[in-house]
Amino acid sequence: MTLSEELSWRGFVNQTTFGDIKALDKPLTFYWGVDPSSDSMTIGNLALAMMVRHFIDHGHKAILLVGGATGMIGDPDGKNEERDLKSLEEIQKNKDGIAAQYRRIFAGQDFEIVDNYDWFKGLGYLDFLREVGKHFSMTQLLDREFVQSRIGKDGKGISYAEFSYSLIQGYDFLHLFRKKGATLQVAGADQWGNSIAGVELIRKLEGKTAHIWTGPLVINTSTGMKFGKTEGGAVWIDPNKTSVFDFYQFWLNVDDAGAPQYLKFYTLLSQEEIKHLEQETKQSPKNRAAQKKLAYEVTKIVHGKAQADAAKQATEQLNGADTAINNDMIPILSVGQSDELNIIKVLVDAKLATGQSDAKRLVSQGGVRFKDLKITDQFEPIRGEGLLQVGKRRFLRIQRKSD
RNA sequence: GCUGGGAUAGCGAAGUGGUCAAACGCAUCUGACUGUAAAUCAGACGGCCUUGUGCCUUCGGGGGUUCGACUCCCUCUCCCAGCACCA
Repeated sequence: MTLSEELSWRGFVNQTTFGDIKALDKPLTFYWGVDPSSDSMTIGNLALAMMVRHFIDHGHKAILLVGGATGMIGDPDGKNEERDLKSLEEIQKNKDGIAAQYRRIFAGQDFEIVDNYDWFKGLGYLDFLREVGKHFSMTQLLDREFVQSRIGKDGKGISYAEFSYSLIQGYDFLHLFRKKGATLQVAGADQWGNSIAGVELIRKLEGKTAHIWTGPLVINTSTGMKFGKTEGGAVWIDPNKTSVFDFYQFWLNVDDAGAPQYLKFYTLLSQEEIKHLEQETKQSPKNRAAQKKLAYEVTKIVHGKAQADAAKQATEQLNGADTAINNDMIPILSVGQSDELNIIKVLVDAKLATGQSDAKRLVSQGGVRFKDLKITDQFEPIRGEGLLQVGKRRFLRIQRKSD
């Protein structure tokens, strides 16, 4: 199957400068970047990463960019107000985090990591204005949709720095075109405007045609909202921000309607396999075949097979009312043999509640269970060991030390 | 720089001297129903405890008036609009 066919059936086609997407079927050099606004990608970035994987698998040369320079400014697109600048230390930490995740997700594949700070740090302001700024029309820059929404009566304002963001990104493309022969930028749907700036620069300065390929914004099909938001905020790739178990659970809980599409985006399963899972889910939805496969596959890609197996096992054991979980997917609280525990304190310490008020609220609303028994009295001490459950899917194992 | 408008909980948005921890909507959490789904319904949603017509901290920052301020006055910061400046 060619790349254009692969991207088509998986639904990765959004907007592109290619007249005919078959142009993708002969290998070229492309780049994709993640903004270091955090030290981890979210599953929003992951969808694009999976798209990039298909490019690499079909023989395209990948340049993966960490936006050290762009991160210093902050992408204003899609934001409704000016953002605080990040410290250099924070950007460095974020860059390191993103680069590490590139290496993990694309392990075994051929790619090169670059940082746009490397070519911006030596570039003077005047040089930049002369070489890049001169080629941008103020009218066009002002006409951009997000600029219009930020200025004017109901806008929250925009600084010159953020306003200029797309010039920086545009220059990235020019630079990578010149130095690395990149003729294609792959990006998320929201990056079209920023990306096109690069295409124009290349046309004006080099007289060459470069291209853009944007992937779709993944939405939750049942709510129409951006996909990947959950109780704790975003779903992160970093297991310290979203535990492997929570990550697995997130996928396990996606809605039926969206599951087939998520399989196409987030796994490397074949068209036949996905079609089969879709059928199975339609026939007996309660088996959640698509969700189970999805959860396992995505967890495997992001966290490795061992972790995926462990998350799957823990989930099965929980479901079978077997509290003797024998892996470390569920956090453990180890206490003395005869300690009497205060449930409120346990919930707060284990971060299962945001504070004491929240913990008490959970108990009074019947959201806390110990060994399958609802805890109704916040003062009742906890004795013995077993599984503590908060809400539907948050758990803590309480164990006694044998002293 | 001048004139006018604005800043309220995660977001949006009421409130214009006391009944305000602050309406309402969204988001979120819990429960019920289910299939660990969706939809629906119910409750919660600043913090703390001795759970009470309880205490503490909040309505951009600081100060003041008042028995009492989210509400009035002064001042600072930031945003928006128009004007001026750049021309």
